[in-house]
Amino acid sequence: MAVESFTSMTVSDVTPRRTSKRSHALFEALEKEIVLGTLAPEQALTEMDLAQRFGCSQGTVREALMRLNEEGLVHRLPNRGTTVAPCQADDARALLHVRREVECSYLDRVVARADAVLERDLHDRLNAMRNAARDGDEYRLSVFDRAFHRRLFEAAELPLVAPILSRCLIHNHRFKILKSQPNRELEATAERHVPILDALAKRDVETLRELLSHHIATIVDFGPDLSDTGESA
Amino acid sequence: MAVESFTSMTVSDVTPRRTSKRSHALFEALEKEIVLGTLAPEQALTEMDLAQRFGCSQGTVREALMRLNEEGLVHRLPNRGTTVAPCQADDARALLHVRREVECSYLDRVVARADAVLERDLHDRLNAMRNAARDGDEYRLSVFDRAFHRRLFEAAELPLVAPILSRCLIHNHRFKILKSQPNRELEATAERHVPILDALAKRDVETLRELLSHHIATIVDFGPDLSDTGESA
DNA sequence: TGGGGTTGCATTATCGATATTCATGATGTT
DNA sequence: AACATCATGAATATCGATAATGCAACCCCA
Repeated sequence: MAVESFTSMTVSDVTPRRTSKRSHALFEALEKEIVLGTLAPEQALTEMDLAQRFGCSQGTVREALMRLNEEGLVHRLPNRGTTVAPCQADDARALLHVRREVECSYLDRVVARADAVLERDLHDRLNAMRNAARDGDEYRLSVFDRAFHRRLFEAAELPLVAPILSRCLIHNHRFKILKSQPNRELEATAERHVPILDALAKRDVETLRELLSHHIATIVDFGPDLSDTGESA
Repeated sequence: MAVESFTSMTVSDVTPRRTSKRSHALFEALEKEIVLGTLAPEQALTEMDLAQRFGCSQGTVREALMRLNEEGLVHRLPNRGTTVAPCQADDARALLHVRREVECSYLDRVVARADAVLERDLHDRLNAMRNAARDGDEYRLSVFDRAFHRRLFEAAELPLVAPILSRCLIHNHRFKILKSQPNRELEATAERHVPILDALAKRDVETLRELLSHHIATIVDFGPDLSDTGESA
């Protein structure tokens, strides 16, 4: 997905397909439906229904559901079925707080390890965001937005922390899409990443930290503010 | 597992068995071997080998491996096998930092929702820790230690954040057990939780926060200190 | 000798069928 | 009427076999 990714980068290119195509496709489809609210919070899902709907076997559905469970998008109870996860403001605010802590605390490591490959990958994702914005596809924009931030943090080389960031990202976006008005400023959302890339190019840790912290704090409007740690919802 | 749990609480009682017995037993067995280092970091695991070793089918092994992957204890590559996760000091330090942030930031919520059931559950876990300590079983002690902290955070009612804490806890303990000398002060480790229970009984948020922060900061000795956010390893 | 296609092997991914589990509601007892 | 017990049905959990995948060694030919 290297050189030509400017025009051809797809969602599947950027969501690592840990498992082969069928269950992975299902995973992506369900992830999208949950984030967009097509599948409402608390809705019950049964493996057999999904198997019929997607034309695959129950075990394949199970694998997709287990990966959604891993991301916290569904909740599985033994022998009792799977339900779409709730989407509470308290949780979303706390996850945003964790996200800011994680993304901003290790930028010295990121900058120390930054190279041309990282910058190229981030540019690719930025362009993918621009394309999605041009097409008016808010969901696809969010996919590449997450990919951008994941790729940036990847440079910190903290593989055991990265999945925590992934979790925060997906739930941030889910909350934003589910609870806000449709975003009418998609292009602006994409361009918001440009200063981050600039600061990275200059290897300026402090500016990068400030930009990212602000970037994250202004993603969702929770009404009051999010400098406190949880209450007041 | 209520009243009589003082004497009879088992590991399975406290690790929620999301899936029925077989894959869950496998999950617990492998988790133990990885945390104890019986299965060394980077070691390759194949589904068929494990299936033979545990006398179950490949699909059952797969489910256990997916849950271990969820915890970050193994790394799965499509069609290429599963390896035991590495155990780097940088990661461990970062996870400890996240853990402190998560556990200490929402204690107002915990205290606001604390009740007799919570206190009883925590006492049960403390006693289970004492029993494990008396038996000289460091691993079992760590299992109930994690259960204690998970149960405490559960009271904050942030279900989407709780899995992040779980992840931090397991890796904290893995690093501690894998990289330190065997703990010769098991009883003391269990008793370290008593002041936390006391502060909770008094509904004293501030003391609780200080105790927990110190408790967490002194779990593992990283040599330098951990008030910084990542570098200097 | 060295490059490029091909085959073989180890492993995971998927399937279809069967076993197990758990909540629920019916049934009978006091 | 309250309660325990037992059938029932819907769902997941497990199994054994087969398909698909990807790597590496091999072979063939210039």
